[in-house]
Amino acid sequence: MRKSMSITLQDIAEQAHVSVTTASKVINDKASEIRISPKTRDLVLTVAKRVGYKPNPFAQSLRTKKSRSFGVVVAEMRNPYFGAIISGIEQASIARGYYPLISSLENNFGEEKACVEVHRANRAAGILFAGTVFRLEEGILHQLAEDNIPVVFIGNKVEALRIPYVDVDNVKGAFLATEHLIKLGHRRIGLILGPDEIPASAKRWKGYKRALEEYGVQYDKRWVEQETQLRSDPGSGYSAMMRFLERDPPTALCTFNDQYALGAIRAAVEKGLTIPQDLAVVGFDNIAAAAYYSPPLTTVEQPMLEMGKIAANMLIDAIEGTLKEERSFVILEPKLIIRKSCGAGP
Amino acid sequence: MRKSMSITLQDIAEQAHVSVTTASKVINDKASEIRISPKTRDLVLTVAKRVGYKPNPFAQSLRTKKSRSFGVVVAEMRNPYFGAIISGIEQASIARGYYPLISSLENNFGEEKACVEVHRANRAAGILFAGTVFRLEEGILHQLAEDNIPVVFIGNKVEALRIPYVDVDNVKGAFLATEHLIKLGHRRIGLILGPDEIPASAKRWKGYKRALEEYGVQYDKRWVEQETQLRSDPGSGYSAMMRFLERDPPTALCTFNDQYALGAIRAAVEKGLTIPQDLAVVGFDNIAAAAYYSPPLTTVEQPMLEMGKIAANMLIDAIEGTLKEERSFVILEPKLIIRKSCGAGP
DNA sequence: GCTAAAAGGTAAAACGTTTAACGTTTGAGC
DNA sequence: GCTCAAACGTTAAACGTTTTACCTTTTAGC
Repeated sequence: MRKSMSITLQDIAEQAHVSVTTASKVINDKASEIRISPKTRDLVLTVAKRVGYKPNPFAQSLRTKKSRSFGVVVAEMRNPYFGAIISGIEQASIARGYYPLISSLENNFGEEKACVEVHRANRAAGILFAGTVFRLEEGILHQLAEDNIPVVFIGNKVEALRIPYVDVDNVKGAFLATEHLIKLGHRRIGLILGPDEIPASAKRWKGYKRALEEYGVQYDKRWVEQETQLRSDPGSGYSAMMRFLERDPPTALCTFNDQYALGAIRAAVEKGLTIPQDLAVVGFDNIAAAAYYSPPLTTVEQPMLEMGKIAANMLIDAIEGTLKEERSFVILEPKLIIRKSCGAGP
Repeated sequence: MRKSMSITLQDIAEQAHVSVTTASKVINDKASEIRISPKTRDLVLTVAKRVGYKPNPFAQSLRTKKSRSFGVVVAEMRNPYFGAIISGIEQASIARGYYPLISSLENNFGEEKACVEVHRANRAAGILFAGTVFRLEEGILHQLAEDNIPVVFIGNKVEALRIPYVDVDNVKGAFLATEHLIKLGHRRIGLILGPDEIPASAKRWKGYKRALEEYGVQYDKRWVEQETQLRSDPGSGYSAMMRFLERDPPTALCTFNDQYALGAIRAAVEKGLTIPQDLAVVGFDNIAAAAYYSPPLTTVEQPMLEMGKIAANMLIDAIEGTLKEERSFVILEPKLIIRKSCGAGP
């Protein structure tokens, strides 16, 4: 008597009085060259349903040498930005019968290699990187390419190699934020950037400068503060803002993300400033909490869930060998969400 | 010529001039009944290292009928509370050679069944539930028990069944928060609870009542607001607080979690109240952002990373059949973190 | 020197699939 | 009535491990 053992093709075959091969063919519905009569087909399917057959993924993967899992390497799980992205990845991949193995660096950048090792040991069919920093670019990525393991980046295009990515238009996002502040009359607009290692920093800077230029506002490096720490929490925004406050503070501020904005606001309030009267603030990302900050945060929305879904679909396409070059580089539109923190919102 | 195919025991065996069996034995280091000479042992290990052997987990699982992955079902990925827990789970399980398959309900409670189905199809060796709600308790959990798939709960003990769990002491946490507010002189202390389906709600309520009683403060049901929506975002705190404000608002407030607190603070500020002068607020969880709220949030800390690690270790022990009854029910200590939002902090 | 057991190792089967190669039956064409 | 395909299936091997059962060579005991 089989006790809580799983049902196999063998069981189906016996009960339907056909061979295991036939059962396999029916289950996999090789519609192309099938050569199975409708009668046996139905029979097998009925039996399969009745006994609740679930293919054994280990046997499948062993035999076909194809894995249905892929790795996801993310910078920091606690960050709602990555949470939303992972959520998108998960939804899209489950829908296609894949499952993501998620590993987080927790900001120990440099651990990428170890993470990738784990994924490789688990026979991940591909790897998705979100918010990671590739100092070791050559090494790891090259090796993956060589071994035919596709890679997709989220929010972090690697310029050197032609690796598929999905990102938001960072230049435009920063442009929108800056433009908005300029239109509200600000001329002394601060910019708090993330560390250099994050490619988005340079792009946001570019968008900021472009807006100033377009509206004839003088660019001045002293209005730009950059965080050097890689971790992306409110503390970064806080300390950067403090540096501004010790000098000659701006009247408006673009921050690298909503968490930075929270920290920056905190610093400003501590020094007796009022938001938005003394300092208008714009964030980036539009995480769920942003609408409830005091005051509610004006911010540039990134479609994080969407990015996760697109990236997962791209990676799976790549794994299955159907990813087309022209669909490999996706840039999504950011959107300015106006709330009270800039002085203009409802 | 093998092109980017993985190294197998066969390869090692050939190069070391031993049989596959021997290679396998050495690699798995069956120290007990091994019967392999140190010489061959070293030889095999050397070869294995040289060729970079990585066992094929599919073959291993197929043969041993043991899976090294387990499912994690979480209520909401975007929530930093769950993010931290997942992070803990991941660290602990990677360390023990297991990998978690994470799936999120995104607050579609009732989807538990579908999630569990996916995990079962992937042959998860166990399942970890965090923040999920078991209306369907009987069905799913029973089935899992029957099929010998261990389950562990995080932050959500199911009273009916003796299922291992790890949780923070919710009664004590709420007690600490309430006590703190009482000691600061408050008598009209509001309580915003999560929905009934979340067991923590009832426990926090109990701790709140216990503190009032102990300090001789009259308990009054009108100071208790409960959210009915399951999603746990700032909006819940916001609307609950609004209901207080339309009546006769309390002078102090205990909230269900830090996100609720953010929403509640927003609502109060919108109505012209100042925190903490007009309303002292205490949160729960101590997520990273809480220290940067305006004002910084006094809150009850939960050791989320720790909870994730402990739960993962418990589940893995259960999978391996070594989980002892006396280590199956873990309650961790909460800790009051005093900041400015209650009027007492630094 | 003989036997028994220990030591060191191997062959082969099994796990549940997929797939290449091969049978058998049926029916059509003439 | 024969031949040839097509139609419908099947057999058996393979994927990379682990494990059971077995085999050979030492070594120990006397």
